[in-house]
Amino acid sequence: MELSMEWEHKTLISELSQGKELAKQLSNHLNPSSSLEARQFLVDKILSSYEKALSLLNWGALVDQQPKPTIGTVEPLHSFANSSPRSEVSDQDCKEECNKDVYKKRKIQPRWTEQVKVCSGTGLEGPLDDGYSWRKYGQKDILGANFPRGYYRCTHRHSQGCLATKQVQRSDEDHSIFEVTYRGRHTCNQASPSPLASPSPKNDCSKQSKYHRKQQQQLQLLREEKPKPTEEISVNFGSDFVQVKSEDLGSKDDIFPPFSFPCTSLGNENEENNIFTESMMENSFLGSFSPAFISPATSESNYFSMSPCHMNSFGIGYPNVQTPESELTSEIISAPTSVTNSPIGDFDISIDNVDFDTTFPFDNPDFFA
DNA sequence: AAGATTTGACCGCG
DNA sequence: CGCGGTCAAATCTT
Repeated sequence: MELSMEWEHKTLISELSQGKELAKQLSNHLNPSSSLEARQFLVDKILSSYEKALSLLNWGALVDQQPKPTIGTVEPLHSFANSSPRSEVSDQDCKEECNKDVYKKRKIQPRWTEQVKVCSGTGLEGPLDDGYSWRKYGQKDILGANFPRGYYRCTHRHSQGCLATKQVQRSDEDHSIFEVTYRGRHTCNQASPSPLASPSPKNDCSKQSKYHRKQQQQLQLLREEKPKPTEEISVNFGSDFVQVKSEDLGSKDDIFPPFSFPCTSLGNENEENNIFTESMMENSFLGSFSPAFISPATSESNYFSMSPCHMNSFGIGYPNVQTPESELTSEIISAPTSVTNSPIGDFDISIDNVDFDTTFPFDNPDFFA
């Protein structure tokens, strides 16, 4: 708790300092020769920093408030002091109080589900990588479900107070579908280097064998536990694309619009290369980015088709806000497998939620491809 | 040794 | 009281 406060304080200072620094940079870009892109980027970064700082300051007070229903605003959803129902608290009274807060908070935290369908020719399927590093903290058999549900929280929960969690459960109906429920948004700065800076996505896709092994193990667990389905899950579609069915648990207006990414790197490399790669989207950039794709126009069933290489990031996205009490309307979003749907158009909408590095390679063709 | 996962136990909500 | 969510000790992995 004290550590959390300390971290909060440091983060606050860091964000404010960053804002100041960025403002300086922006002033240097006020000359006509500077690109609009660069200026816009700096503005967004500054806004992001200040919003983050403000949210830190408001954290405690805002626990009972509804999330703000706008894209691109930082939601003050978490309180470090209450990061866990039971741990990190020694005093019993405080324990109980904190527990209540936790549940309150749990209610107001944004929550959204994605149904991730993995159709891999390799037999390796899984929605387990979305670009953030998760740490499993539990697994539970769910009543009526054939497969256990895995509980994950952000690896940086303790180090950075990031309270994002997710639940992963294999669908009963279609075993190739994983329902991933995200809760809370990432407030952490992912420590790992941004893959976006990498010159070639191929590298990103191919250097993840270790990671994939790990993921495979996790999948194995989710898939094996309840042996009821004797049918093998290996839905082998012989293709490398992945469909993502997205479900927004909250506002019906906030549906992921169709979009797709190309994957230029998968090819027929060995099977370990054929599932999600962390590196592609490791940075929180695209993670927070995906909500930007939200299109109010999309209300019917849709499918995302995206390459395994890119789809990791998909889940991290932060769907515009939703009230916790709102009904879940499962809406499936679809998109043709075309690679022409560039997200760039919506880019600026959510950028202020993003923690990407100022060195983000805007000129990297791989990113906007 | 540090970090991640597993898994039985615990707890609050409905 | 059952269920879902979380904790935390034990265990495994790197």
